[in-house]
Amino acid sequence: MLFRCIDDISAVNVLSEATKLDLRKEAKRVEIPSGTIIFRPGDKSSQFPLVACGSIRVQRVTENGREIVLYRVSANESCILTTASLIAEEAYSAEAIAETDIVAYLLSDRAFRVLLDRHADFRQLVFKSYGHRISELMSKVEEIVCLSIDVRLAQRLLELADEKGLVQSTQSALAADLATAREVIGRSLKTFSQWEWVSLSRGKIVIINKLELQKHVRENR
Amino acid sequence: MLFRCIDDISAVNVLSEATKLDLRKEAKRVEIPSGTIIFRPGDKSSQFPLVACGSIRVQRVTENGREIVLYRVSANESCILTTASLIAEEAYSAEAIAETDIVAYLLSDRAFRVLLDRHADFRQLVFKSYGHRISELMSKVEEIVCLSIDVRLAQRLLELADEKGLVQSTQSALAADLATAREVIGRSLKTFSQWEWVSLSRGKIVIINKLELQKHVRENR
DNA sequence: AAGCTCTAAATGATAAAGTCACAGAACTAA
DNA sequence: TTAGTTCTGTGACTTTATCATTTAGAGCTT
Repeated sequence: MLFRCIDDISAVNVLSEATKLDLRKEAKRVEIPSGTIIFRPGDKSSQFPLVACGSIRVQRVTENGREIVLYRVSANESCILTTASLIAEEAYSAEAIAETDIVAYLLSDRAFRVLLDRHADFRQLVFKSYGHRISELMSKVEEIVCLSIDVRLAQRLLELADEKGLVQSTQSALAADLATAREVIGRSLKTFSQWEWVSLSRGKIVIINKLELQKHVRENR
Repeated sequence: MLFRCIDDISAVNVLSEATKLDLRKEAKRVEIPSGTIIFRPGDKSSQFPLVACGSIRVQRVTENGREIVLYRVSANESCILTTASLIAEEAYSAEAIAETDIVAYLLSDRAFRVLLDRHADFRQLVFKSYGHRISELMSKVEEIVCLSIDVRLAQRLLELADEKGLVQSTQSALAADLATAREVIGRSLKTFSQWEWVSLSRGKIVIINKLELQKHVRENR
């Protein structure tokens, strides 16, 4: 997929012609290289982003330097925090980093408001995005509180693995994802590797017994 | 404050005359007694509530019966989850309980959509409410992960106390608030009471050294 | 007032998770 | 090759969470 036009975003494609017309006129296509810091705590938003492809990580960094991933913005999604900031005219309280190369479409503050005023289907899109995020955050709270880390880790590994079972991630990154400490992830991975569910090396984990991992998640959720 | 009219909600009072006119026409005043279950997981929303006074607790109950308070809807606020459900037409994943007697104004599904379509200031109100909730949920995640329970407990006690330092709450309720176990709260309260920061009895806690509690929060946040 | 019932609170024993400090291993670039 | 950086491993210890029971308080009944 090349994403030459905003219509290539499937969430946009289903909108009415009138909305698409305005979007095409107003949205600016941008490419953001992996690793770019998109916003920092305290920044004020002035653009509304709609992601065509790639993934943006939104996280909080605590005073003692610990990172906690709050959510990710992927293809077809808009960044709720930016939106919230745009509308409520408040500053961000989190930071966003491009996890992969990104193709996104930006609307200016003004254009965003105009579209919101004019098109019910566009409003619906934005509201849905909000609702989705809220229920995601609520699930996050519940998972942190209720599930043991080994179950959450197994879950996350299964999500991240490609067809061959390869997970390209460091233990620190997994720890930030699951809002825990690196050492905890390290120890949990060690027991998984002792049970021969995974094999470990620097910067990657390979799942060698997917079935057992899945079973572990099922039985302890 | 008697709340005879929707204009008595200060968040509504600042809206334009045109918006208020529609609100007055469409909104239905309801009184909900304390303890009422307003919605359960799986319910579908069909009304948009705006709270004039009182407090609604929105929580998740896990399979093993543990309660986790996600947020509260108080005076001047609308319930984001209801809104999300209304717009995205998804079912609730949490439950809501009236913590006090409530006066609220309800808009039907249809009226809510009409107001959203017609009035930019009403949209702004709803969006702001969303943004507020999201940043609250993000803070919740951060607090659960980063702060020790004694600091979080001290914080919460200070929030709940009346002028005389009285906190009317059970240990279980505090535990649900802080997303932890009742025993943990009990033990933490016990050390507070040994340090003579609080005095304990069934169903209530009295703060007897507010300054030290505040200091504890400040120094360990 | 004594007995009963319900819910709240206390507590001891363990297990799980998080913190701290440091060491070694694997990549990277000069 | 070497120096610097990032990632990983681990031991010792503290804090939280869980489980099983017990104790205490408050309201009701007779």
